[in-house]
Amino acid sequence: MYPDILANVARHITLTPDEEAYFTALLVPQHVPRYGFVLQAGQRAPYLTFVVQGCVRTYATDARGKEHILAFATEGWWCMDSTAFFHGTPATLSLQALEPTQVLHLSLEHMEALCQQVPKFERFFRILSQNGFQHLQRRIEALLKLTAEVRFARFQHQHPRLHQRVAQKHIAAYLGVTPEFLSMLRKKNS
Amino acid sequence: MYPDILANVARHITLTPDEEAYFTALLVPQHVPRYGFVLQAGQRAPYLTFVVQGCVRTYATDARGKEHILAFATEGWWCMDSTAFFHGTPATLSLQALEPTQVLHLSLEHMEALCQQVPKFERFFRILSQNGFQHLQRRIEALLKLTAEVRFARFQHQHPRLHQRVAQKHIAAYLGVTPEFLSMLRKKNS
DNA sequence: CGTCTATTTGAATGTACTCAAAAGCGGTGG
DNA sequence: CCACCGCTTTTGAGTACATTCAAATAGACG
Repeated sequence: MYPDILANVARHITLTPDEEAYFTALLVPQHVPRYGFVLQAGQRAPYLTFVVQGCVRTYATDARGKEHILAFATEGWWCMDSTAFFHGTPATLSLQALEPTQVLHLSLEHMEALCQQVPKFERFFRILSQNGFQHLQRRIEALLKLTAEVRFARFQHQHPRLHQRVAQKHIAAYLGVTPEFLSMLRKKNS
Repeated sequence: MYPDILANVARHITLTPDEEAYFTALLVPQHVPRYGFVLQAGQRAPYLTFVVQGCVRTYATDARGKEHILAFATEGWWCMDSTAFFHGTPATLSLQALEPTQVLHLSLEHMEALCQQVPKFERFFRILSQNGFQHLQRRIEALLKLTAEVRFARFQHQHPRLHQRVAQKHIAAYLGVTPEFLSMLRKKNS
């Protein structure tokens, strides 16, 4: 559990054993059963969450009750409702496990303490945020300029494993189309 | 020019006069005429750009030549093609001035040197990235779950001034609809 | 094996788009 | 300062893509 997150941190900064111990002591482990919630819209839970094992979807629910997936997070990825995290406001996004999932939570308070105590973490979270920013910028680019058909082809290509793990309706909700329409696209391109 | 960017930095970290001097010495000022380019798709130009005065649109062009705007940046905002910036690859996005615009560029090299020399900047860029991440996450949420009509209403509400400054067709390209359709929405809600 | 949910299929509908043309507006030069 | 030119916005008709709704089929899990 901790080795995974330490390896993730070690990709960008090098910690001493003491710093590693301090860091891991701040983390709150949680096991979430399949279809259980890491966070529900409306809750106030300022956590940044690391996925050790399993898969989490981050989604928004519209006025008519339809769900729209912003991102999937599998092993080694971080997820959050960033507005809820940084401002402590009630979440507008929900985070749900799609498989039995093991996560580690870091609260905003602990994150700030960590950056104070071990300034190297400023760098780590800077890089983490930058990568996240880049990821989201490309996602918006794709949503605006590509057709559903091309977005689906790319998704299959870029996340071949994920495609096996999550239901079609969730992929549709990620691509921004109805499950019926995705089904039709699949039929057409086969 | 420099006071603006220093004020922006001062929102999150406090610099000594020496540090301020070191920082501003790394910046490359550029004046861009109306409809001139800060960056064109295909170019390699790893700059993070601060808008001192004016307005910049960040957009992608699709296979059929249609332009889709990811973001507007006015006074006090930063903009970039994050993938081009962090990896030094050719840009897939273009940044164009919509008014006579004054910008300050910071190269990736200089940004890294800055973080080495003045570690406080790790913190600054962490917060900058976090805010950017949050901004994009909410934008994706809106694109996926709101109708064009609601997105337009929100845009007017959240950016009342921008609405005066940029052409309707650019707002349409930001909302993800055609100018004709936006025109129809405006007529309907008046 | 049975139940419950996900996926596929099809028909009817509607939203947003394309294309074309008119009207409006702003910037520029005479 | 006014008139013209070009670009933007509006308007309308026809169209296409994606949706909704309903039902059948397939698949997963207990």
